[in-house]
Amino acid sequence: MNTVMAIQKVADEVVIEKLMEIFRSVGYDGASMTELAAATGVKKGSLYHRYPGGKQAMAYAVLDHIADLNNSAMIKVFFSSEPADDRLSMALRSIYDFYDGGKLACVLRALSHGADAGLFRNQIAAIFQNCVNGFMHLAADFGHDMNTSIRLAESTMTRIQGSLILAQTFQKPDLFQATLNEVRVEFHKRI
Amino acid sequence: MNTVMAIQKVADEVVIEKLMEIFRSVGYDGASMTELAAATGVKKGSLYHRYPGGKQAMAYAVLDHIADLNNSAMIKVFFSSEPADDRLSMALRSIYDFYDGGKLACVLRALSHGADAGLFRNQIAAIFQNCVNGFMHLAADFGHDMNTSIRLAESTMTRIQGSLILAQTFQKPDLFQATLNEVRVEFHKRI
DNA sequence: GTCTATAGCTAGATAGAC
DNA sequence: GTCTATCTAGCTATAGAC
Repeated sequence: MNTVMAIQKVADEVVIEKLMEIFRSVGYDGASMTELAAATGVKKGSLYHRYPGGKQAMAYAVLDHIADLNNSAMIKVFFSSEPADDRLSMALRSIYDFYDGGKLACVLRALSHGADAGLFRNQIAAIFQNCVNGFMHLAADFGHDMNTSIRLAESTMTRIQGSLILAQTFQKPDLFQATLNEVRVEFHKRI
Repeated sequence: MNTVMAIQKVADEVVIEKLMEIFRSVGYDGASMTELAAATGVKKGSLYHRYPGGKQAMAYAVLDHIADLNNSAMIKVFFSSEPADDRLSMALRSIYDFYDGGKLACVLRALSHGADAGLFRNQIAAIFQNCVNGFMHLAADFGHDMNTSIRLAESTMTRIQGSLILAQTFQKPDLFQATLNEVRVEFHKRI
């Protein structure tokens, strides 16, 4: 081909990150194409070229991106040969960082409300499930029995999500950090 | 006065309940005036007569309504002379009912996202704080020391909110019920 | 692949008759 | 206090030049 394509000015990954940022802070319905275009630095028309499915496709892409990030993190928790305690620390650390210490809302939660929320539920559930599975295996590595591991994993996800809500409504990120510490303690409790 | 006012066709309380229902299921930005009018059975023009402040005013009214409900429930937890254990059961029971056993999302959470979310944060925080205070006093009545009571109260709210999220994304209301049970156990743990 | 311009529609909100 | 009719602004999405 000797056709010269116009250069992509903003990398796909950068666009995704910006889209995620907006969806996270104002939700799906709250995010307008105008705002998304402004935030990404990509004009509306170009955004539609990248995501022919429009806003929905952008949300899907963001969720795919998060699923990838999540998988990478979870693979470390699963298959690393490091001690279970170190892997727990890594997992909690990456969660801590992902939410900027409790200052950021959860994109998954932001996308789980709204008129078209049903469209994203399966993707969101899959990511949550992936996390639950990771924590479950980790709990087993800590020596907990299966039922305890399941309950502990679900409880961990429950507390993370819940504490993010409280941390943001009270504007006290500490509540998030405190919850992560409590989770840590729970894992170490003897059976 | 001999002026005859036109009759109010739908009671204010009924309207509030319907508004709450819509905000809860689709969020603030996701709720259109057309939808709100249809759900309440009150035409747009009439809705604006009742709430001159428009959609924002409706959200405020819903939050005020919830604050009232919450206060009534909390007063029972505070000032009733019944045993602490019975009051805990009452509190958990009313929470269970309010969320229809985990099948309903939390309106407060639904209103805490979106472009104008900041407008509602103080009202939402006040309601959450009211709950935390109630559970804190209750924990004290259970014999827990102050620090434990605070942590337990915050942890309770954290778990309730978090488990609602998981219950809805996984469409497993049981997770909510299970969490309420766990909370109950925590309160009974000896110091 | 970039962009501008605009179509087509629905949003929230208002005016005014009854 | 009810309603219908309507306004304007903003929305998502598209068309087509470069």
